[in-house]
Amino acid sequence: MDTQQANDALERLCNLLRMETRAFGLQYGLQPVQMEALKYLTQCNRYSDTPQAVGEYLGLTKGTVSQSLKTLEHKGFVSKKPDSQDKRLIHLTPTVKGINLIKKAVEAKDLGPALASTQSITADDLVHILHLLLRGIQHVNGRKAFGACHTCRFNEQHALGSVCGLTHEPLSKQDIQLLCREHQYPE
Amino acid sequence: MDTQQANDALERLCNLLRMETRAFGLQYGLQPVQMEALKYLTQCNRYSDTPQAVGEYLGLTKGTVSQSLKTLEHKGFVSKKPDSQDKRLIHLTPTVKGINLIKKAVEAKDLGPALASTQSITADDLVHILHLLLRGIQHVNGRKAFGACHTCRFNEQHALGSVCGLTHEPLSKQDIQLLCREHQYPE
DNA sequence: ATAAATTGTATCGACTCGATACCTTTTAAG
DNA sequence: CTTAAAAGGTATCGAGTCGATACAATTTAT
Repeated sequence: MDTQQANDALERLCNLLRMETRAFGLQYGLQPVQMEALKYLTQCNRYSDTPQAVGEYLGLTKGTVSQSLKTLEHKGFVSKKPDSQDKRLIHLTPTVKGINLIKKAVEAKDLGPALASTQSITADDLVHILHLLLRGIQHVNGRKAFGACHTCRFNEQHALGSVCGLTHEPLSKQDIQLLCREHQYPE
Repeated sequence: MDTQQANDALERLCNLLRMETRAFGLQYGLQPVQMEALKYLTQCNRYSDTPQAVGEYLGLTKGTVSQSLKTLEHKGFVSKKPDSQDKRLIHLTPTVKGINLIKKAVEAKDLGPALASTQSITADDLVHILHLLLRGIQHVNGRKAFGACHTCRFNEQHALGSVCGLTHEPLSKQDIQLLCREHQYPE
């Protein structure tokens, strides 16, 4: 079947994106992994901004991630704050410097021009198909989805707004757009 | 616009694929880069099986690639052969062991199950869209396309079969399915 | 109250990667 | 035809990644 062609194209796409990420990060002395960790930290919610969660997101062990985070902190892209309840936890917050860097990176990698030159395919089409594929792959390989709360089966719609069914905490409109390590799609 | 959502989804997809590649390669003591280089060598044509071409494909310098190829050779996945005309060139050929490994890897990463669970999208749809996107990206960032000869503007259809307009050599039916470092899409 | 699990860090060894230098061979220039 | 420049490969160095292991601190389960 043609699933192999699809896989080949996807791999090539990944190689190209990784080249761009590497080239961009090199200008600021950051490795691809560090760029990806920083990007994640700008997108995740308050339950998912720990070293452990970063490791799960990137598929790396906590020990490995710990080092990359140390250099990210040392270079001033991320700051660490201990959790008020659980003294084992460390919350990672991108600094202004870190947020600006990711903004630049996102602009530099904008797919707009590439999509414009294809004409027949819109960004919405692509997003729809990629999300389907993403969900399919995660369903098959059993890894955590890291989706946003508004697509999570634990997200409950109450009169006053959204509430997380796991923590029973209210979620703001911004919250439900963020990635969560406990995310699960509905059945 | 939603091009950013598309980019995010694509990045997540890349992270997941890289995790799988890493986990698979780990079983055989191979790094992700080595897996990718070996995969490429099973797909490229006789003009594109050199260390330099591997470097261009993966976006790495020749010095970097040289080391990865050395370990691939040392572990028996690749064999080196000097070129008969140009004494500077080295041709890289995957061994039987190497070919079998890539076969296993391709089977392990088959998108079939993931696509089956999505229902509404077929492999053909996906291939079509990914190829459009691939071409768009390569057009924008100016990197080499590494497409197959049958989509190349240098490929000429003669009475007896295909001929490469650059080398003026005849190309078999197998040849025109392989990736070439000189590939260029038609205007 | 004690054991087990969880979170994060530190260290070690193998490997990646860019940069630089170097060698050989081919090609271009004169 | 000679010489300079360009191209392909390799070797080496330093910074960084990554898995594995060990360890400390805290939380949870028993």
